[in-house]
Amino acid sequence: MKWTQTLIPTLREAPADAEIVSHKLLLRAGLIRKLAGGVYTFLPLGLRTLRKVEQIVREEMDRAGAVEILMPALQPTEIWEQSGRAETASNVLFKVKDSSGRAWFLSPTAEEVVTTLAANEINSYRQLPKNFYQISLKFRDEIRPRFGLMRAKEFIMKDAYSFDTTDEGAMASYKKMYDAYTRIFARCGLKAFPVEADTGVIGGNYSHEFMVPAETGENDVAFCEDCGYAANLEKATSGIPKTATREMGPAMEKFATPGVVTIEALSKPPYQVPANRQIKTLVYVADSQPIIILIRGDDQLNETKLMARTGAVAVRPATVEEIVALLGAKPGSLGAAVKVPEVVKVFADDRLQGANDMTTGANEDGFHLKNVSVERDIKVSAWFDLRTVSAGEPCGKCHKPLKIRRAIEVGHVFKLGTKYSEKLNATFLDADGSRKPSVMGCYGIGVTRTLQAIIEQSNDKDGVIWPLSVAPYQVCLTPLTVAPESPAMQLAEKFYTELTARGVEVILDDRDERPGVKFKDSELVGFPIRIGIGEKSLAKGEVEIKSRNGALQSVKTEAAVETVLRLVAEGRPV
RNA sequence: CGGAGCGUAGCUCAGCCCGGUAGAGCACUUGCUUUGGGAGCAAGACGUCGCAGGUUCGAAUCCUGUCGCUCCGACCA
Repeated sequence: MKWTQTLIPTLREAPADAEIVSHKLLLRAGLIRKLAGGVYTFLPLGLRTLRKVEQIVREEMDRAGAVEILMPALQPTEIWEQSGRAETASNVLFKVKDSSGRAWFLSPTAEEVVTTLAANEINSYRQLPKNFYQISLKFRDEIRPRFGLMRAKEFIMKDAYSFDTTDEGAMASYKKMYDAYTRIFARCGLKAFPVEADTGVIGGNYSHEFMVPAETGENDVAFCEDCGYAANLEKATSGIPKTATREMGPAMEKFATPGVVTIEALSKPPYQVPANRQIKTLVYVADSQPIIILIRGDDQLNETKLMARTGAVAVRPATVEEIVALLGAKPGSLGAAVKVPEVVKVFADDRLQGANDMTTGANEDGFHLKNVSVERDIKVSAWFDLRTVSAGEPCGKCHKPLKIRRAIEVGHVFKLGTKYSEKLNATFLDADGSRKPSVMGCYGIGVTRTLQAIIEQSNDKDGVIWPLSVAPYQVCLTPLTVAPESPAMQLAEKFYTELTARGVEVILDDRDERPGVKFKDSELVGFPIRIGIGEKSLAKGEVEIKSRNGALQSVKTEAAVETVLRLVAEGRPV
């Protein structure tokens, strides 16, 4: 490809609406352009890298035994009603109507469609296991698209769905995908690692996310460098000890705390109740039902855990009005020891199990209770792990301190079980003649997000540093004069022909620009290998070979093609 | 949906407070010079100042509304 033939609109300055480095570079390197918020056009170079990532995904999925299909982006709403997700996933569904008024959803994922397919086409255990995947445009009505391709209204996703006869089979399918993901991200030159994850609205009971460490990520991951434990903070647990049991008084005691409405205020004089001897009482509304949550004063509630443990589809903090109506006091004086309506469930964090000599609100503005024993004085409906892990807490497995860092989620594997196959009748006849629902798994990779994560992880002050495997072109030929009869251009043409014939992807910068401009652009775009051909080195019978992330070397012109071939074959230029 | 900010040339931004002929740098076109790391000089082209109302003799500037964009939060398969 010749530079002047394609379109590579590089920008010296980043557009003002780009915030993070990968988003700026996507725009500056001329890979994408924004049409609207969260909606982008892929320009020639951006599309080439996208196709390369897709191809790596495709090869590894095929290798893992999955088969490619293509499902519609337009999905009838009925199957979503049937699975129950029309309601639970409502806030992210793109809803459209055709001219006759019929409602459709634009596909954000395809569990319903693929399960319907399986229901119709798979009847026997002899047809299983199967794993169907597709690489396609997905739509999500993001309330706040941001960071370019990271969180967009439409994006390319690879989604795969496995169907097995047994739980063991489903685990094996899961493991195959897990291993395939590890290979895919490695081949993309990405340092991605798996972490235990919450399953969210998609359901299921076992899940890992593949994370790329990055300060600009939208997830927090807790991990232990010693034993390798790693989990999304939404899911992470630690080995932090429960609250110590102490000597205490025989009964609860009410005391006045005028104006004290925070844990911190109660921990100061004259009260001096340490946060870890206080019970934090929160009122939430879970699927329209008010619930009370108890966690220790120095802990933070994890709403994802709350949803997972209670099975609620939507939870939100109750309003002050709702709280006063329920408990008769405002936030700051709440507790679960007295005046709690019978019907209201009280969920307590495990860390409070056995806790006594605690202080909590009296459900009366300006009063607290002390000498509270959770066991003796509070009617707890259920105990759950509800707290958010903090950095430095002991690892639950090996007791070394946990660390927390930000990361970008690029892939997610779920073991679904029979949730969808039961609702959408994807059953098969087993060897013993009984009819059973398929045991499913689903596996996603955000392809466009992965592309941006590669840039986020691999760049410097000059621009993108593409791994060879996903670079839009492997080699950039840079003749410093471009007149057709000039020796530099003639040699460039010769290299172009030879390298292309040997299967190397080459772009020839035939622009009549000053050398500085061409060097800067090739570094901004991030081609792994550049061959500089100018009068000075030609006079010595040499050309310059520069790898994007390494040193410049002068080589004899005769040796140039072989040198480049060797660099490409090594996969990672010097 | 709450909070904050921004919409002026292809890009980055000034001008707005204090109303009076719409600007700079980069990019683009032409010419000359230059030619191994984002060149110099000269000439040129490019704007319904997001949109709609209002106030005013006069609005990029003041007022109201509206749309879009960005950030924080909520949300996130």
